[in-house]
Amino acid sequence: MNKIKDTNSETSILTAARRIFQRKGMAATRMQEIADEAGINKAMLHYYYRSKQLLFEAVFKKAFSMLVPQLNEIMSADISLFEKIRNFSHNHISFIIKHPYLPNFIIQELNRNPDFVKDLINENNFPNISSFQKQVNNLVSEGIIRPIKAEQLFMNIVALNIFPFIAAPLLKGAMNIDDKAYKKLMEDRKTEVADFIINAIKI
Amino acid sequence: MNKIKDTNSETSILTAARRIFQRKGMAATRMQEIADEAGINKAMLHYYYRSKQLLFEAVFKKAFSMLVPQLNEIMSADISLFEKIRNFSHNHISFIIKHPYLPNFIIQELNRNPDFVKDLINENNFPNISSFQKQVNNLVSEGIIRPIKAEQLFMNIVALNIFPFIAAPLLKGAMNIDDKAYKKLMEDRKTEVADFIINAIKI
DNA sequence: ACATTTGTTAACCATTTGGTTAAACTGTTT
DNA sequence: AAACAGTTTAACCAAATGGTTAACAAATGT
Repeated sequence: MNKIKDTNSETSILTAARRIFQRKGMAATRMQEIADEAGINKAMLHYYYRSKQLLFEAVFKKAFSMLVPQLNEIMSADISLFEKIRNFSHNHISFIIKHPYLPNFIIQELNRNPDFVKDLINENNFPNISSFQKQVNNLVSEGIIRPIKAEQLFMNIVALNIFPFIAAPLLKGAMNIDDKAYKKLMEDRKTEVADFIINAIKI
Repeated sequence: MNKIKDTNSETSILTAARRIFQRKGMAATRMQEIADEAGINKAMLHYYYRSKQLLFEAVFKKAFSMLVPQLNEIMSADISLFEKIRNFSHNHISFIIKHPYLPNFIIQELNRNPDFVKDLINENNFPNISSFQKQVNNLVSEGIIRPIKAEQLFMNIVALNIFPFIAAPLLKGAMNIDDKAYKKLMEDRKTEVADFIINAIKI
């Protein structure tokens, strides 16, 4: 069978499911729509994934594991705080530009079902900010950056990077700009956000 | 009838619908559940609001008109930029603490149906940042704040204020803290956020 | 009092939807 | 070529769901 099955059903289902789930959310997604998107019979979805819930979880966990470890990696890296902030902003925004539905999808479904977080903490590599925390506390006590709680700084970094993608429709409306101009703003943010944060904490 | 009908069906439906819609979103909400929450017969929902879609729109527009004009008022006020930032952060966070489901609800449904924005722009008082824009540009050219595009600053202000509420489950998990500690963090943000922003732009 | 409008309910309906079944097809093994 | 296991499909099913109907109750006007 060497090559013939380049696109097997199982993965094409997962791809189709990802697209629909991420655009519409769990509740608004129809199994038939996923089947159509994958170009196969609806029964196949159940053959491979048993139920809508399990298919959804497969999609969600994959999405989660794409987004979060990145965050972890940079936050725990052995580099200066300012470098971390620059790296993270640049990498993360670049990544999300390629996967614009991801953050909203994750946040949305986590809000809908907060208990999901517990499962993810147990089995998956969940973000861990302890190394980041130490670093911030040290810099504060050394007087290199302004006094700030690591938690607040962490939230600020994540908020500034992710929120403009989640709230895109609202922000586009409020600023009265089109998609192209908005994309340009996002490009600029790859460096703007880091500058903003560093200015805010640098003494 | 003077007082007897203190809680009439029409408004109790709207209240119940708001609670369920905001928690679960349009697609996951069942009309029966709204009826149960309101303590009345399901047919009444249709008697007063014709369809699920129209009931949803009634709820959505009311929610939107609670959140956005506030933003407008402060952004267009005749006060200094730093005051605006302090006022906005304080008022907005206080408000959202009382209505934690609101921002997520609005952003979610706007993502699901971006065309909705056009309707809102036409009929409702949509945020308008032109006054804010002028103010920022003046302060930049006068050398009082660092060079920054008004759009970027606007996004940053909104992001820092709103995001921690939208992403609460994720952030709680990442920082490994409970509800009480999280609430404390949010309280602190009423002033922290403004300080952070002002430090970032002050020369 | 009586008619009329407004509000409310239980029962019902058509459609949608997640899920199942049984048969057919495909490739592999013997 | 027959047996076999894995894959795919069309047809089907029961439950859920948004919405309707027709009868009934409560106000309201005359």
